[in-house]
Amino acid sequence: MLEPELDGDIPLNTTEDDSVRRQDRSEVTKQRILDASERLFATRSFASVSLREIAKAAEVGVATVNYHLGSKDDLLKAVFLRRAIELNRERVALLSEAETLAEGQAVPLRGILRALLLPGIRWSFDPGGRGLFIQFMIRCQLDPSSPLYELFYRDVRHLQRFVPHFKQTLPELTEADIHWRMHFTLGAMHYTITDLSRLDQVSSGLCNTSDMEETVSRIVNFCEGAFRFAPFNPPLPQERL
Amino acid sequence: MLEPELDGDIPLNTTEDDSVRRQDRSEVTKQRILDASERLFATRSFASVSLREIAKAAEVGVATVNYHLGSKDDLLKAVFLRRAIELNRERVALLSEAETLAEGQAVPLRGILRALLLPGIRWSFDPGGRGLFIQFMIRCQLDPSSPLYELFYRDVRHLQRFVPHFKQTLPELTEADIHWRMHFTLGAMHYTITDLSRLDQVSSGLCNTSDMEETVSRIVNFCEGAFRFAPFNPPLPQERL
DNA sequence: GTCTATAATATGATAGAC
DNA sequence: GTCTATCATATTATAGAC
Repeated sequence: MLEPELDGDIPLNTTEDDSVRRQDRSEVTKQRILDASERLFATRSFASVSLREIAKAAEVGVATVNYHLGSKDDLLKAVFLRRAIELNRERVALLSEAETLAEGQAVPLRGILRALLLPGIRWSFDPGGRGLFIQFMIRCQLDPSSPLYELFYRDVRHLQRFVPHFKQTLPELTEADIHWRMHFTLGAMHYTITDLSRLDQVSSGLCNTSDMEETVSRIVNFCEGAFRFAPFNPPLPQERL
Repeated sequence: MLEPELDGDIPLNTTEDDSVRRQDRSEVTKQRILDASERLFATRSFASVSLREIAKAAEVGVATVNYHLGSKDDLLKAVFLRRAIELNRERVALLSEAETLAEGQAVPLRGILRALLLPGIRWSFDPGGRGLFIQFMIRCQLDPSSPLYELFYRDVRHLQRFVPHFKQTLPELTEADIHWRMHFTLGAMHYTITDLSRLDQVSSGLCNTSDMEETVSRIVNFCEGAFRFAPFNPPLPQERL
């Protein structure tokens, strides 16, 4: 994906050297600012969150934010880059795992779908930073006024890794069929991540939206049915129902 | 839905009375401001669009915006209310039409899905105001910093009208099943409206995303397959693929 | 009704003390 | 490294001329 050097976690040094301890404290402050930003950007648009709010939430002065992260745009990019790679890595790792399990055979449809859908849904249930991040990420993806918008448009390659697997398992589908169905699948996922509470309301609490495993299996089931059994295009000409 | 008095079109008076003509001109200015706002809010977040930009785009002074629409929040609500009811009315009208055609029998699944999905998709293909509006609407729905956010959460009743029809056509589904599947269906629709150009990019132009009829039949097919043939929950315990 | 001018406030960014 | 104070700018909203 982008900037793969942002790969691991924060290097927390444990030696007794004073300057290093100061570095640690500095790093901790920086992470606290990133945490606060992530929290605020998770539920509000980029432009509507001010640096002053972020500073207040992180319990630092405004200048400290600029000191560690530079401009507001740079701050947003830092929030993004801190976790961005991990998600796609999870997807691809799940896909590879399913490949291995298939032992040369075609990967079962549910395995492909799970690799595509599980990481995002799982993250969205994380009460910590990953849950905030995934919301933040989807929000940015839909907000062209965020400085990240163009970055997302370059992040398509890892999705293309899924296409041959769908093709192998469902050889009767054209590549266009697969892309359309993947598109709708991702839509269902995004909506689930950002608007699951809406389902609570519409269904008057009938749906158990607090259970991650059920949510995943619901969406995988839905998309499995669609991928496997959707009628083909074109349907009756001049459709009228 | 909300504020059903905002139902019809602009009353364009045609008498020769001077004061009325002035009213017309005033109304035209107001609509031009609303058009410009709609255009800007369609692609950018609420907070990131300034009144000055709107005034410039509408070719009026800043004060004129305030004169006609009041505060920025009120302006946004006006943009919303100008077209909000129409969409749900279209959905419900399509559903009623399908009911009539069914002559007392259960409405065919495709008819229900089309009523749910067609209006939004059709609007999104409208090069005029409706196309901008539907993008604006979905953007607001995902942006809790917009003053409209809470309004959307009250707009659930018209969706509930669809539930009994699904139940009648697919009696083996529980109500929870139906709500989950409707949720994923709406997600696919939202994503299609806001991010169809992404599909272009991911598929390297393989999918014909410029054809409205094909798009509708693609999504209806997808959701028909899902509604009709999705495996039931719960699946294998401790699913492992 | 529409403009220009301006008030009141908020913002991103930085300078300088410690 | 972190703070307070401040700069330059942009914003919403309004007052007042025409």
